[in-house]
Amino acid sequence: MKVNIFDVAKKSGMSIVTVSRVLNNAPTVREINRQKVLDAIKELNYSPNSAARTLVRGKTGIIGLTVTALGDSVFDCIVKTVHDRLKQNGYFLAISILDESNGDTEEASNFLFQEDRVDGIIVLSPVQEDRYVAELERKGIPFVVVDNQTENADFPTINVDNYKGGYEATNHLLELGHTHIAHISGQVLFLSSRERQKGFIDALAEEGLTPYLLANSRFGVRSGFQVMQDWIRSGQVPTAVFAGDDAIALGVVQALEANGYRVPEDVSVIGYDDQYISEELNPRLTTIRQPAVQMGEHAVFALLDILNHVKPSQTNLRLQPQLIVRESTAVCKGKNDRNRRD
Amino acid sequence: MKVNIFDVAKKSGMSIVTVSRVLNNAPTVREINRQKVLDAIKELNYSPNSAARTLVRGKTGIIGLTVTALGDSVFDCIVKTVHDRLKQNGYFLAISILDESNGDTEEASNFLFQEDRVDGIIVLSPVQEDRYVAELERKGIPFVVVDNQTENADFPTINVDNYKGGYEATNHLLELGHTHIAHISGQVLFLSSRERQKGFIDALAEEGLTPYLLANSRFGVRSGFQVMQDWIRSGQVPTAVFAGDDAIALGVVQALEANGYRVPEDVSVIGYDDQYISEELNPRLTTIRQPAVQMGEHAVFALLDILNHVKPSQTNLRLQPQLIVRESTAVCKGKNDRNRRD
DNA sequence: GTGAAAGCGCTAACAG
DNA sequence: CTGTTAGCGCTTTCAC
Repeated sequence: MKVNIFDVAKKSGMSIVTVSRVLNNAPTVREINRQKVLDAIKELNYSPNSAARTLVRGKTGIIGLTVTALGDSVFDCIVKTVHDRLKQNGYFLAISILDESNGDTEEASNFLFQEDRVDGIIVLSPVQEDRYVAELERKGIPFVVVDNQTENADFPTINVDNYKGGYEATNHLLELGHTHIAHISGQVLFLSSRERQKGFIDALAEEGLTPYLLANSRFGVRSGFQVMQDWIRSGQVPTAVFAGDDAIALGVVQALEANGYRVPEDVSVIGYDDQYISEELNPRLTTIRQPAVQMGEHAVFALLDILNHVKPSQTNLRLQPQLIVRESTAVCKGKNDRNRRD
Repeated sequence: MKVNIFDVAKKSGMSIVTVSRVLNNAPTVREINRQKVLDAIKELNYSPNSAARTLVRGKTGIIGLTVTALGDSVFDCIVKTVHDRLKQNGYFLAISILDESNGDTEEASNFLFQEDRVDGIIVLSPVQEDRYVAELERKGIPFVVVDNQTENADFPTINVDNYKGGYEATNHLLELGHTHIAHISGQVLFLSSRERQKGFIDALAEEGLTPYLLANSRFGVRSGFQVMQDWIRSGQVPTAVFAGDDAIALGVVQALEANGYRVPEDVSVIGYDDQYISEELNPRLTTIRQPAVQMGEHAVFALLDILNHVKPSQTNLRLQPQLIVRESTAVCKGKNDRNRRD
């Protein structure tokens, strides 16, 4: 691609300024000349150099989105939403993987951070949040963090009320008459895990109950399986389990079934996230759905607002999760004497 | 970020040229001066403007990767591999979602395509392949297509031998003594679906068998469930099923179990792709694994070779899939009389 | 070793 | 309506 605006100007007989005007849809170009330019552009197969444009305009038209994990339904949906909304607003989306591994080296390996390649960045659920926020602030790059780890963050964030999610999940179980309710949390390193757990405990407390069992584990099918397996072996089987995410829930279901328990007849299980697969599982998983579309939309709007200076660059949004009742939870039939460990 | 190379020059007492040299690690800078510049850079919190660099250097240092679907283990792994390999070679990765929806409008909405924002592009499993290839070629952007749809493509491609995969899957079933083998394919629109099916039929033919049942369906749990359900209702139950992908396989397993059949005791099921979840399912799914890491690596190497002109820009690589035997397939116990439909 | 000068391709004033 | 004149911030000859 060596053909530049000058070539087009020559070919069309116009000046480069006129070509530039046509390129930018300026209304002040005579239709005949406009056509001449357009023809030349097509003939020459010309397309403007974006680096030059960016340089002179001072903005890239690109919004960056950093991601840590792929293959997750929630993130997946957020990414797609962000992509669409950005497009509607004339921005392009560049996704980049945040490499959490090289915590030692101080230079962020991410190209979005490294230079001024974007007009703004949406940081999706980073683990080393502080580090990125600090870097972004130092470089003066406008950003929004989605699913952040810091309570009372002093930078713009979009979050889900995980406390509420944990509370609602537990409440659902409570309403079904369960009293022997266990919880398996994801890594407590994550604020979201701690909040869900807190919601769980508080919901129980409001009914004068305490957790039947409580395990601080990690996200994943294996973890759920392992914990449930251990509980069963130790003779402690709750009538209901609130799993920190759908993967844990799946593991719990499998451990239960492997030991002759039926879900939800014998034990109810509720997950968290509403992954695609959760609806396809057998039994279809009751779960707490994250408002992924909303998260994506608000992230985009918040960032664009910052870029356009229409709002204070300090928004901390907290969205509400939603209980999705499917087949893995049912009315409690078993031991209903409160908190007795039998 | 208004501080530029000029500010650094002034602050450090050097010329902008020297600053530039330091920036580019030129060896011809006196150590003392180098330090002065470095200090000024740090104090001013300066970082070079990438647009300006790109403009003058004629290259961006960015490789684009277009993706159509997220949330797929195979793609996920490819993306991660590409990211890492690129990084090792001094390139940054920008991922972008290919919007297949706007087939009517002729302008590709993808920012990677639209302007010269990347040095090269890796196109991952596009549906409207021809369209993108044409555009890329017209714009003169170096590219590689991974998992392409065209047979005998005249552009660089990295593929998996889907015929072989279908053949191996079927062969595995054959070796277990199955003769009543069914296949549920994904959309025949995809070359991969057709090739897997062809491998299936040929493997059968070599044993003098024909498909017990054959359904051209679509990828997804529901499809698999539906097809299997229909077969069961019509009284035609194969002893083994080769599913077009793991999702279909999961649906098949569910339909089977819902109707009192056990997997693999009564019916063997083999999937395709080896999604993360497949290993966590119950029964753990026997499947054909795509060599995702290899695909990613070869894609990067092929593209870098093109960029460095070390190889002809025409490579059509065909990688081999791998049979992963787990729990969902077993020796055939049932009807072993060849092809009799009972 | 270092700096002055000349662009990279484009857009934004300003004239005409 | 159109063209001339300046840069945007950086790298790259080419002198010194």
